Amino acid sequence: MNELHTGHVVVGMSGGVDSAVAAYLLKQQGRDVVGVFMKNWEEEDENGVCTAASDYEDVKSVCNTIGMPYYTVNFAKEYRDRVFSYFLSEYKRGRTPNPDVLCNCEIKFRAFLDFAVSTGAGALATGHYARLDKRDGVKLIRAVDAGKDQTYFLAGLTQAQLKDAIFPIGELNKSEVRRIAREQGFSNAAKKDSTGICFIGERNFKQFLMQYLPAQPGEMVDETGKIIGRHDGLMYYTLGQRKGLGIGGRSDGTGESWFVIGKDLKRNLLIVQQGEHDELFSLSLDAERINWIAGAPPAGEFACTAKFRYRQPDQGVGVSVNGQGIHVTFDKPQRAVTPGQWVVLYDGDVCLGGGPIDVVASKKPVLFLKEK
RNA sequence: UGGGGUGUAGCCAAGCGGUAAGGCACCAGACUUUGACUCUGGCAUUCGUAGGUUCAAAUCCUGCCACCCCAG
Repeated sequence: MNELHTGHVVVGMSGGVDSAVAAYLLKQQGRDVVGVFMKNWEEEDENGVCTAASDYEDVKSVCNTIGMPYYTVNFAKEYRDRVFSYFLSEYKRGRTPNPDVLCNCEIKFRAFLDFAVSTGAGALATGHYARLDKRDGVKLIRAVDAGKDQTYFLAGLTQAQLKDAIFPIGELNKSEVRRIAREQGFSNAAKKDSTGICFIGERNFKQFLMQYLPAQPGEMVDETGKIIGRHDGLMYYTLGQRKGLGIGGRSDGTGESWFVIGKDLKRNLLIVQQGEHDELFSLSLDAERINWIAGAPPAGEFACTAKFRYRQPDQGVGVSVNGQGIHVTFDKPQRAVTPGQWVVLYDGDVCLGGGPIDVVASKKPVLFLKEK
């Protein structure tokens, strides 16, 4: 136990209940807490609303209730340069990135952490649902509230980034967090949980992407190559997607829904299939760059569990390490494992780390597909 | 312009005298700090059209229109 108790604790406050209660709990422990609100996105949403203003009002209100100082910082440039540019470049490659994982690596636990350190802070706290075990190095542990666990989003962090991090609500259930917020009379006690891309918020995703990535319409074909319809641009769709294809009521069909099963970037084809079949499922994946939270993989080859997307139940897998990357074989075929999304590994409740998925081996490959 | 067939919501499609199934798509909501998936709800006072028969028709009859097929 060597947690710093010197200096103040900077608490990243979003305006939501989680970070509010996190700050409150630290204050109760006698820590010298300072609330800092980050504004990292300057644009209004499609309705002309900028939620950052009202979020900051909640931060002010809560900090006043707790009796702690608060400030605001702006990392919009860093966010654009380090997260959003990557986000767009991934979509251009036909992949489906997870900006929030990167946001934690580059913004919250880099730009923001650097800022906190520069103020003389001894620790950085956030309202993440996750736990840390600092007895021997730092281990990232799942939250007590399994339904809210956010270790998936933190899997890209390193020992250095986690060393002075504090996640005060990792031991609590969401309902307890809400109860504390109500008891303390926080203005945001009943505020709806935020969703959508962190700092950007809920959007009509296709419209949002269209602002940055020009439409390149093409044909939609089925797994045999038969033309089914038109698509608006490959980057607007992701594997396993059903909504937005607009395919309905073919006399030669089965009556089932249609799903995206692949993208042919060379020929600008979106490959779709009626019903969910082997083409949509995969048996293994390769990820070229894995962050091991411990600093190194536990072994060259091992069995563990994994998630291929947030809020997916853990899946049994076998992992073999290849240099910086891994090859992961699935105990059971997995639906719509998607390049660009993160594979995150767990040993029980310990998050081992993860990285973006690069190659997926389909249970039944589409023969004419040319991915690059 | 001889014969046959079909016209039900954006699409596919039940119903064949008793007062419009279902599916796909779409929309909304729920879920959700990525994108998806999923779940729930909504979605034809009206059945190509104009008349007729009947207590009652999308269902029977007639005219017209449209499309399809065969024969020319």
